[in-house]
Amino acid sequence: MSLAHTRRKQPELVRRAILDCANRLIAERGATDLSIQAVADAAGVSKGGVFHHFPNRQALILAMLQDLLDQSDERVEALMAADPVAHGRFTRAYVKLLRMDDDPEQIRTCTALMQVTLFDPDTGTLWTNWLTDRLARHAATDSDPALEVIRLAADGAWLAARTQDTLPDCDDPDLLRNRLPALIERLTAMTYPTPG
Amino acid sequence: MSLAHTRRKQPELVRRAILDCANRLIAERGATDLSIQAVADAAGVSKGGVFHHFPNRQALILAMLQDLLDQSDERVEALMAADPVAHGRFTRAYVKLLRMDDDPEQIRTCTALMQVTLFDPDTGTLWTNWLTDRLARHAATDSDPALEVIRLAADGAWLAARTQDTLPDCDDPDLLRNRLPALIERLTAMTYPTPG
DNA sequence: GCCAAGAAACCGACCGGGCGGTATGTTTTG
DNA sequence: CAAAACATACCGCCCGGTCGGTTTCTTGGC
Repeated sequence: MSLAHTRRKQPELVRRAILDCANRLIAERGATDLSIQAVADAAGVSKGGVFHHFPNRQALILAMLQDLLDQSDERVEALMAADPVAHGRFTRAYVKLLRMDDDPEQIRTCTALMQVTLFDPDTGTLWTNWLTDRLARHAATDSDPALEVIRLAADGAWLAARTQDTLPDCDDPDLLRNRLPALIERLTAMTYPTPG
Repeated sequence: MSLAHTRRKQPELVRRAILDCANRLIAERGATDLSIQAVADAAGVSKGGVFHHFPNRQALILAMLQDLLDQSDERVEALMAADPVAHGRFTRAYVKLLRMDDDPEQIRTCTALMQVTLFDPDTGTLWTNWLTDRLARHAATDSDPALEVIRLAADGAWLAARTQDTLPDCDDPDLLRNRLPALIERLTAMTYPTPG
């Protein structure tokens, strides 16, 4: 706003609004149901306006995923910087990452993007490359096969929890969704070389 | 066929053909893209014919999932019956289950159904109930928290492998997809009380 | 054994609507 | 005044679902 006098309209603000609204929408009904018209309505622009910022539907979705990966990167970097122990440093950050700042909307958005990834090579490539790059970067501290099992367990816990939170509210304490914080603690503890 | 003389036409055969074709179709492009017309064409019936056997699209998808769960049940029962060790018996069967008889089509079908489960309470309930029922049934042998981590790791491995096999063919031996058999061995070995 | 009758199985045309995408016009901005 | 930033109207397509008709089978009375 303060710098807006030297810019065009606020195209980048509109672009952000589109992305944010699209994120909200796919968090509710999944990414495969996302329609451009719905995004346009939610963002207060016309359908043509959306297509002005994103050449097609696929580009919009890829942009959303890229956003998510960038945010994840920041989170991981911050978590790793605050971790004094070398061994398993990245794995611990990765495990903690699945809490997504406990923001339900961000969690569902991530779920929605995973939904399209399961059958779309483009998003799949983006996602896979992100992880393999980081694994290669932190090979010195996180290449232990036991750590891989822990990361996979984190993925599995995430998947199970996400499957469960579509269910009608049930507060069964045995339900994995409700045990997730404890499970994160358990997995984190398993990453240390000589666990206490 | 032998008993067919006392039955109507072959409605149950048509029903099976519809289910099989639908399974093939969702294995290719995902369950969210499934159209009734495509199913009808593939099964050699009309659209009305499909709607005669299934009241709506959702019912068809639920029937496919129920089919998958029934098959999984048989597999698990067989695997458990052949396992002499009590502790972790169900968990071992569960881990082996994710190979899906190494049938790529069945694997993709399962992936497609998971895709809808992420945002649909009906299928989510079906899936969750299946697992919780079996966990309750085998609580005596498989309630160890360490075994839960293993099952979750199996889920995570499955998810990762599924994400990767949309990728254009790459035979990178580091890719989890190509290490899945070894990983299954590793997880299986971890289920025994005093691992060798 | 036969035949009417009714139910089940299935076909095919149709409907309203929403979809992704385009093409063109209008406003805003540098 | 040119180009960017939008709005508006429109196109063709396909979707899930409905409905009435036609064929095929089962049943039951005689």
